[in-house]
Parts: sequence; C-alpha cells; structure tokens
Amino acid sequence: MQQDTSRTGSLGSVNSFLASLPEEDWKLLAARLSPVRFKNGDCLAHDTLDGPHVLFPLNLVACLQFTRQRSGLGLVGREGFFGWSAVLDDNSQDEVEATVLMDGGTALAISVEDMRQACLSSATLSLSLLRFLGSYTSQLAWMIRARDRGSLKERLCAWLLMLHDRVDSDFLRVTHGGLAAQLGVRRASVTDTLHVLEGEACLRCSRGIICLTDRARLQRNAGVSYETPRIAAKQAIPSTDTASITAAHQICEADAV
Amino acid sequence: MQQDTSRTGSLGSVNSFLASLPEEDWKLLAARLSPVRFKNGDCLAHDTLDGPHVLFPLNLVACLQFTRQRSGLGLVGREGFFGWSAVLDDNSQDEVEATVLMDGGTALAISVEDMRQACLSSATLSLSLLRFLGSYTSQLAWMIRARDRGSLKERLCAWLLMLHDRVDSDFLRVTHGGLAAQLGVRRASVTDTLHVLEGEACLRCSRGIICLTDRARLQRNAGVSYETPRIAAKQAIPSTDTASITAAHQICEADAV
DNA sequence: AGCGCTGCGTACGGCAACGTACAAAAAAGT
DNA sequence: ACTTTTTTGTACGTTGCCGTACGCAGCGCT
Repeated sequence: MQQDTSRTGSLGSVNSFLASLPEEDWKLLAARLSPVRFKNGDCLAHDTLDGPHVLFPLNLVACLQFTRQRSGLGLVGREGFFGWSAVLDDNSQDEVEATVLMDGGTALAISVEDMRQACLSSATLSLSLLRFLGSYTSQLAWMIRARDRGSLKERLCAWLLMLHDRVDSDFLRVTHGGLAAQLGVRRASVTDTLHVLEGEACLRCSRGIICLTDRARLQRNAGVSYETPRIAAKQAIPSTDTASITAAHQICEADAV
Repeated sequence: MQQDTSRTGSLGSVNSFLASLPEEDWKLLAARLSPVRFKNGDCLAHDTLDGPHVLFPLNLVACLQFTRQRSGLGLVGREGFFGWSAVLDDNSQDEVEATVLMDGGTALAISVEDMRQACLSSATLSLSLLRFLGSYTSQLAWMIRARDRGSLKERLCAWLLMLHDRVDSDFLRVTHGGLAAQLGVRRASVTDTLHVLEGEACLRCSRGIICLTDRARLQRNAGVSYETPRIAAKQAIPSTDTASITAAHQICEADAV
C-alpha cells in the first residue's frame, strides 16, 4: 500500500478515483465528503439523501439504467462515481439512475453545490472528472458494440467480469433474474447460458450466488466485449488490495453512526 | 441573430459549442483555431492533419465508430466536437474514429496541446467540455436502449432524425448501404424498412438521396429512441439559421486557401 | 453506343432470442 | 410444521433479423 499516507486510513482511500486525485484537489473535497450507507436495491442519490449529491462508491456496485426500465447501461463501483449529470445541470440525463446491485455498502457523498464549487476552483479537478467520464463513454461504446454483434453468451461473460472487477470476492450475489434485467434479456436465456458456461467450467451456480472459477476462460468467451472495458478499468482501478478496503469500510461504519 | 457581435462573422460562430462559450474561454481558443476541409469519407483527425487535434465541425456530419467496424456509435456535427479522448490522453478510446458522412465540409481544428493548455487555465472551459461529454454520454445511453428494445424501424427513424438535426436540408445524401453500415444491420433490411416508411409517407427515396417529408410522423415512429437525444440536442444546438452557416462556410473557404 | 460501376429490389432458409407458461426446489416468514 | 415467496429448470411456438445471392436500373466514362 504505497498510497499517500495522509489519505491512508481516511475514507477516500478506497475509491480509486478519489485516491488518484492530486493532493490539492483532494483537499478541496475531503472536508465536504460524508459516508452514506445503502442497502441492496436502493437508488443512489434518491433514497437516502435530501438534495442532489455526487456519490463515490467504496464497496458497493451500482447499475446505471433508465428509470423504471430493465436494461442496464453500465456499472459504477469503486473505480468512479455517480451523479455527474447534476453537476453539469444537464437535465437531459435526469432519467438515468443507479441502483445498488450487490452487497449494499457505503459511498462517500458530496453535495452537487460543493462539487461544482470545487470544480470551478480547480481545472485539474475538472479534467479528472472529464477523464472518468471519457472512460465511462468508452464503456458505453463497447456496450453498444456488444449488443449488436455479440451473442448473449459473450455479453453475459463480459458483464460478470465487470462485476467481478468491482468486488473483492469470487462469489457474485446475483440471481439469474437480476442479471437478465441488467442485460435486458429473458431470465430463461440467462439460465440457459449460465448452464452452458457451467458446462465449460467457467463458473458454478447456486441459489442467488454465482461463483467464478475460471476468469481466463470467461474472458476468452467474452471476446472483444470485455477487452476494452478491461483496459479502461485497469487505468482507473489501481491495485486496491482487499485489506485496505475492509479496513476503510470499518472506519466508515464507525463514522456513519 | 443575437449572438455576441465580436463573434458574428467569425469562423466559430456556427459551431454551437464554441458559440456557447463565455467570452474569456472563447478568447483562449480563437487564436489557435484553424479551418480544415474534409471530403466525404475522410477520417477526422487522421487524414488531413499532422498531429492529434480537436475538431469542431461547422457544416459536416461525422459518424463515430470503432476503427474498421460497421456499427456507428453516434453522430457528431455542428453541435459538438471530436477528439476529446486525446485531450484526456485516454488511450483506451483511441480505437474510436469519426468518418465524415455527408456533404464534406469544414471543421475548426485546434491542436491537442493547445486545447489542454486552455483547459488547464480555465475551469469553466473544462466544465463546458464536461457538459458536452455528458450529453454525448446520454446519446450513447439511448443508443443502447434502442438496440435491445427498439425495432430496426425505430432505430432507423431516430438515426435519420439525428442526421436531419445536423444539416440544413431535408435531403439526406446517404445510401441504403451507408445507413446499414451506420446502424450495423443488413443493407437489405434498411431497404425494406425504408419502403415501409415511404408507404407511411414519412419520406421519399431516390438514388443516393432520402428526402424527409414528415418529421412528426418519423418522430412518432422513432418513439423513445429519439426523445432524449432530441432534448439533449435542443440544449446543445441553439437556433443556427441557414444564412449564417452558409456565410461562415464561405468565409472558411476563403480562409482555407 | 457500349461498358462498368454503384445502388436498389427482392427472395429463401436459418437461427438466436423472444414471450409465455408451468412446475419443482430452496429459502423465508408465521 | 406449515404456508408463502423467491429462485430456478424446462418447454414450445413465434419472430425479427441474418447471410447469401441474383437481377436490374441509373449514371458516368470512353
């Protein structure tokens, strides 16, 4: 853990976007961040908070999607943040929400006003936001590609890998129905495809849990649908080791009382 | 035309992103912008220029796509710009290129270095970039939605409307094959669907030209696939009237000699 | 006139994913 | 121990789009 010691043990150290900020930009935000806990299925920024906020997930994974609609647009986890549309007061995107998928946990929140202030006083911070939005853009683009040229098997593998990237366990707490919703396909299709993958020894299913056993093989199955997202994630998600995350998580829990 | 008089008659006035910039940010860019002409089928930023540039289309429309692949990711025209990935030195997106679709024309170019400089010295400029990237993000998101829930008819209508938004004529210079490539489907499927739309009196086809005759009906056919892109575009594309565009175009031609 | 090229019309079989439906198994509530 | 809910297994007919393929029409070129 060769991170900036002033931030080690602090709350922000586990969100790799925050962790990657230069010292001055971090100071602009640090004082105004406060931890918020979310349960599984919660909608980020609507359920728990009063006003609009930007949220930096620590150990939760959220699925971006249009309000009240099935197909998921992408994932946000500890590599990034959610709520940029409000910062840009871009109401065209108000119809996109993020619901917590797995392992309900903690995110750091900052009010949109504070965030906007910080951006206006630091061009490098704005550029950092731009960089993340750029990588999210790339994620969306590959999603599009996957939808018309890739088979369901390919897409499912890519999605599982993206989930796996954002948690610390090989056990994904998702149901077939949940995955179907996120991928915008039938539940039965997911079940079938998972059985095929199980046959290829890529994973094992039990009720409500999928255990990834052969990431490499999954990756081969995903093909190009996962190639670039992986690269983008590698840039954005540096080596955040499990221990530090758990530690910070516990600090959060204590802090959030 | 109630635009800033200092910019009326200048080149940037027809790119609505540039036009929307506050005076100071505009000054940061104006001196370093130079017009570049593109032919139909050219690839923005690779064919004509030496180094990496950011390009602000004036009267051309470009289709974003992965290198050497069919399906188009989105459109960029006079409402925005292309080349942000280089500004963020986000090489994960290097595989996305933009090829000129229609009516080859002029774009204003600024070197990535100059652009980065300008962004670092102005937080509001960075935020403007963010805002556009946010609306592009939204465009991509609706694209995803359209691909799995929308029929080809729906997607085709939305695409035609988006093209129409970015030109000044009701005549679109595109072939069925071209549209098929952009939409990532068979040429024959496009032909069939166009005939259906022709039957509904939405448009008329001749060789290499599609004439939109009933925008409202097209919009109804497109359904939600076009709703939000339209809203996003309305924010980003203010009333740029034909006369000013033509005028500025001619200035460009003179300037580009 | 004749040639070639690009763009359009149309057809047939195939397949992945769809909608729907029903029942069994596992967990959760009482 | 019993009921209720959630999750999973499996089936059948349907459909939108695919791949491929062939012929014709408009247009430029020599």
